[in-house]
Amino acid sequence: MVDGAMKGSLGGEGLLFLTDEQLRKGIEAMFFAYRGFTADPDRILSNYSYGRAHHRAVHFVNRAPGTTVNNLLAILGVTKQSLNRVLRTLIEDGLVESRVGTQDKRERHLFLTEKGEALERELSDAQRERMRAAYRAAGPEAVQGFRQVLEAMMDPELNRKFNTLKESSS
Amino acid sequence: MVDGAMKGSLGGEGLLFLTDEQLRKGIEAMFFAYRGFTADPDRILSNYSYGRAHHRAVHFVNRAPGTTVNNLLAILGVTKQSLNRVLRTLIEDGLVESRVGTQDKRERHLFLTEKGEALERELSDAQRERMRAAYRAAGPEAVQGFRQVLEAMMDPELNRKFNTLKESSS
DNA sequence: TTGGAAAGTCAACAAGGCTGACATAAAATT
DNA sequence: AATTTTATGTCAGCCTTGTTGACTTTCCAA
Repeated sequence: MVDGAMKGSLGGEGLLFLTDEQLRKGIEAMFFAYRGFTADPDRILSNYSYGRAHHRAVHFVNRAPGTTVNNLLAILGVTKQSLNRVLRTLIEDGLVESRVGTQDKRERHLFLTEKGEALERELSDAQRERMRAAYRAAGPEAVQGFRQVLEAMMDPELNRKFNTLKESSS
Repeated sequence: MVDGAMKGSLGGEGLLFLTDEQLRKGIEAMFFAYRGFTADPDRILSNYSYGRAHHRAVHFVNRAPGTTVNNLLAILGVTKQSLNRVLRTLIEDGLVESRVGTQDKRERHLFLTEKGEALERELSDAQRERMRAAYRAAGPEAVQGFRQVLEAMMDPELNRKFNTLKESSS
């Protein structure tokens, strides 16, 4: 490969020419950045002997209060057995409340208790602060590009769920 | 917070003003995108009954051929027991070769065999394709911003290791 | 009223993290 | 030369978080 000089230019058809080297850097940046992204929450969670799975559950329950278990399963992309284990400990510990549905009594609607909200706040404060710092360091134009690439990288199906969530909570 | 209209503008001191809502979207985009990012390799790996841990090892051995176990440990951020388990299977299966160091005979230098390179290619082809598609969808300016935010999001220590790696392989 | 969806539970298992303890060889230091 | 430190590997055991499969209970809807 003798294309070291090509630095992501626009081709005739509007196609991006990217070297394998540039793509590899993007891939590694994603790997390392994800570690940074989860580092603060992981540290906090270990104080409560919870893990990332608890964080995710707490995050999305806070995000969409009253959501059903099935909704949560679809968003998190795990089995109900896996989610149930996490959800059970959160309910036992009084962070999440599970209310039987009024219209459909088979459904359980999930809510954070005050204690749950407190943990959610602690976690999201840390994570937002990290994100804010990264945004600040990279500048406003970079933020746009960051979001655009991430959204293009999602599975189409996930992107759909993501957008549904965006709408339903606005 | 009543700042729904503020869409990431530049303040007086060159500070970015970002709403919690905007930051939350970035956080969720990161979560969903990472799933997309690992989806293709995960699928491929399951055909060989390997996991992400094997992928990471193969990636960085390919990236820096002849690297030592200790180097790899520092980059991957896991315990030697954890890495060793993965490395042992890769060596047994003939994907990785471990050579005793010439200068320091305590060290083991790691290389991919042809078989190892074949798997690495299969994995990185898929991942590069996904990355390329995301870049293409987002456009050339977005690519810059994407990388800038990711690099700012890494732990400083990880960033250092990342850059060291960048230099040593160029 | 009966089929099927939603939810939960139990059991068993695997990957991939972790800690702690210990062994060996070789380099570095005293 | 003796001692300590470093690099690596290995055994044992534990935890979290994912998986599959089987089964039950509840209850909506055709």
